[in-house]
Amino acid sequence: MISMKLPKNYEAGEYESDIYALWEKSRVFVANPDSDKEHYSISMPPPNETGTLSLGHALFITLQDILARHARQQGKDVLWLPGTDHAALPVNAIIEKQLLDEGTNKHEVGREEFLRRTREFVGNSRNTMLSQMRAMGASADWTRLRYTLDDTLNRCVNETFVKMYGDGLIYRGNRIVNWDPNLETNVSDDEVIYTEEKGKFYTFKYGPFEIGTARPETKFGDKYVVMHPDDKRYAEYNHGDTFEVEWINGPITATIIKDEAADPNFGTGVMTITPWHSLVDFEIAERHGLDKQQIISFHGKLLQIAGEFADMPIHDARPLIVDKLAKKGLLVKTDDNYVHNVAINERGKGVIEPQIRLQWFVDVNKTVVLWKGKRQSLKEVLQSVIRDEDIELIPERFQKVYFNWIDNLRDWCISRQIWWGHRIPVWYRSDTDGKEETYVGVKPPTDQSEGWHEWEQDPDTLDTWFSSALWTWSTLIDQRLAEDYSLSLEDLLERSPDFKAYHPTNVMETGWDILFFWVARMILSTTYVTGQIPFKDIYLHGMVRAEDGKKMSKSRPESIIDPESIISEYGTDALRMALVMGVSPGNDQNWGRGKVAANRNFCNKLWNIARYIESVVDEGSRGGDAKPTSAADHWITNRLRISQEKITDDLDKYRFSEAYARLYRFIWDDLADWYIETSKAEPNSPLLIYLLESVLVLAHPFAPFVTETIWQTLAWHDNAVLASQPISTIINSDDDQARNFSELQAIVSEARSITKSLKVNNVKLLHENQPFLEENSAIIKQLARLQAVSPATNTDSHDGIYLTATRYKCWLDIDKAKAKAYVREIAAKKAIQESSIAQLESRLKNKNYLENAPSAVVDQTKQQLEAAQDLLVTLQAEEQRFSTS
RNA sequence: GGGCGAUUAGCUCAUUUGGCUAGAGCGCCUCAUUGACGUUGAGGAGGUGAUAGGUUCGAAUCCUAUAUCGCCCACCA
Repeated sequence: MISMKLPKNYEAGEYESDIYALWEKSRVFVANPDSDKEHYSISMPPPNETGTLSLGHALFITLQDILARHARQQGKDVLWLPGTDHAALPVNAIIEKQLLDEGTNKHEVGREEFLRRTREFVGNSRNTMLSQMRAMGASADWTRLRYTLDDTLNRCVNETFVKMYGDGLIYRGNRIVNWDPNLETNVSDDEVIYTEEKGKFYTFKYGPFEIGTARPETKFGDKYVVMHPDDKRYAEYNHGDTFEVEWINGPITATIIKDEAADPNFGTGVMTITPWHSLVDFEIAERHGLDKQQIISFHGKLLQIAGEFADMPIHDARPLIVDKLAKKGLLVKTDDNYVHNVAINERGKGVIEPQIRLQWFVDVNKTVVLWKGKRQSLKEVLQSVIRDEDIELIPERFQKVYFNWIDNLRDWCISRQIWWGHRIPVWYRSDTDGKEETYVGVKPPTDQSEGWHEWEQDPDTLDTWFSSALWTWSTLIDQRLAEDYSLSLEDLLERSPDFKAYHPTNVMETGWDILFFWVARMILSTTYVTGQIPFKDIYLHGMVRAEDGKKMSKSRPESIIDPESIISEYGTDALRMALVMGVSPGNDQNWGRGKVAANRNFCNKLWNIARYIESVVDEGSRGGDAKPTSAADHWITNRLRISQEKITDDLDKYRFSEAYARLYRFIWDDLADWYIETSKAEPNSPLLIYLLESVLVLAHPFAPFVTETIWQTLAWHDNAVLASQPISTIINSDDDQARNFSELQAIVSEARSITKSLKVNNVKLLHENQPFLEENSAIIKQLARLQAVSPATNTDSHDGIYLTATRYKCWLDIDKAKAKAYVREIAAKKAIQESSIAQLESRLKNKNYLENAPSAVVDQTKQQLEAAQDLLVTLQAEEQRFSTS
């Protein structure tokens, strides 16, 4: 025995950071676009720089890392490009909160100071997150780390904006937007969430009508009363009729509007409209060319039109206004149990107040995009790439969700009134007469004309998703080339080696929750700018939820599981495998610590397999020719081949959980519990070494740290890291020999089962001079923990319990009195066989079955029947033997 | 209101385009050994696949309804 280099238990924490440093030093994660190998690339979804990694991040890092490491093992040149996201809105919210806590605000500190603080904050977050990604074992190419706000990306953003503007895809207009008065910005439709709230619903008298509202504070300027054109109750009123009405602050002139947007079945069927603060009302006003008046300021307070209520926050004003109307005798009734949805900004949680603002939009319906030789709208391109299967979506059912989203897609509002982000590349100036000019360009305008004021850049920034939409290709542009503004965007793409080698990327692996925010928008921008799809496959994983099925949320700190605490307690590999075990595309998983311990144990199992093999193989066997000789050798070699093929196939199809389950069973059941136990009788050293190395490679994508630690500790290959090893070459095995081992397994299992149930030990297995059993007697004896396996002699009893699972005639030498207890089990087995025979027979009697089922299935049934009948005969004989004796 | 998903062992979940006796981890019961591993080994119990119909030679899988839970989209003044 050689000296043990591996300690008894695997203590992950002692090795992980050294192992990661080793990988980085070896540069195995660095991609090489000049390589002759097949290129394989994944863009890492850049996590928001808002703090620390969550279990959700841990999941995507694990899945992508498995894909990346597996691709390397298949001999591909792999680029897994990492990055982080500046996360405009969430970061803004955090900084504004910080300022508020300090008793100041962004206007007081100014844009420069605000941005300085923000940079400091995201810088700290970024460092934390990058080190956490490394701790997860991410085999990303850190030499190509990108950031959504870096200079190259900024140029790409500007180029894209200018190109779209030139094509008329970007326009500026007054539209209703979702205004957040707290953050003083608008947010996109997708960022608005609705929560149900119980409130009051008021009915007021409005001239001859009764109108309902939940928001009396918006009603000051309401001078249009709308009803459905077909509503018979109001047939006497004509579109355009005017009348005088006594209202909140005195009499006003109202106008009748007939519009189909009014629902005759809701309330009285009559409503007044507030076009400035409601999308539906805005659309009605647009259709009929009506006036629009702002009632509520951008800070959420009432304007001068509210008279005595001006400057009041809307919440304070509401009851007072109702009070006033009631005193005027205009309040008809109040419903206290009115349930309605309140719009909230998902980031920052401010209540949304629809407002009309001058904003920048992307037109999704204009047919100017050249795609596959045809002019199409952005919307049509989005639809066609999925419909035509240019991009495969996994799981497929998300196609429906995707198409449904696109069908309802409106123009994308891309401007934000926050400071942290890519500034809109538009400049304005006016001359002394008040004439205005607009400049849209990649770089600021430099000309300074007489009589004009200086150019001023649009104060707004772009929606974060506008920049992250460019992620797959902007990150592949050569950063030095990008500094050269004499090159066009097309030139940059054409001359960037990474773009040529790695785009389109192979797969976008991300959560289903950002399918619309991000994935769809990457498709939109990438097809438009580069003429390529951004990725060939989309794999959507589910959310990691708390064990009770609820979201892990900051409001319930006890629900949050921090990956770091799991790593320090159980090790990274255990965490990774716990995340993969049982995961399926698009489905959320409820996640508890229970799974982690099991996988920590699995790491330890692997560790001890290595420890054992190291202890038995002799020095000389290294580099020896691994060849199967025994039945067990052939069987395990055969199992390895099958496992390796299936795992590769599973991973190619993104069946992570299946691949892992297969690996787990192969290592624990086949290798450890059967093969190694068997090999204790007579170890085949070169084969053991081959098996260990193959298994380390196979397990490496799932458990990179423990496998590499073993590899390095054994140090069988100087200067080589496991992370760069290709998948093992298969050695040939003999199928008949492999089947022989299955026969041995059956004998061992049954012998174990019988001795166990009869609580006997030190039993002999006797046989009628069977050479096969004689050859393998040592193995059978050891595995089944028998006293001996030997041919029966004349003096031996033939009354023991015969094994029924094997074709070899053999029996356990157990005395009659004890053996009798086994009759019940035989009877039970017999009953099972009888019923299955009946079932199989009736199936085979069925003409339809014989005609319709594939012949392979029918043959299988016939074989099953035969086997069951054979077994039944044996069992009957056994039963007979016991009953007559 | 429109759509999507889930419902499988006590718990958490798989089951790869319909076909062997529906599997795994944890938990549970019994036993073993401590010479790779107690973070172990062996044996075992436990499922009418939510319910009711249908299609099919054959259904957890496809279809239709129902129930419960979850999610997405739209949003009504």
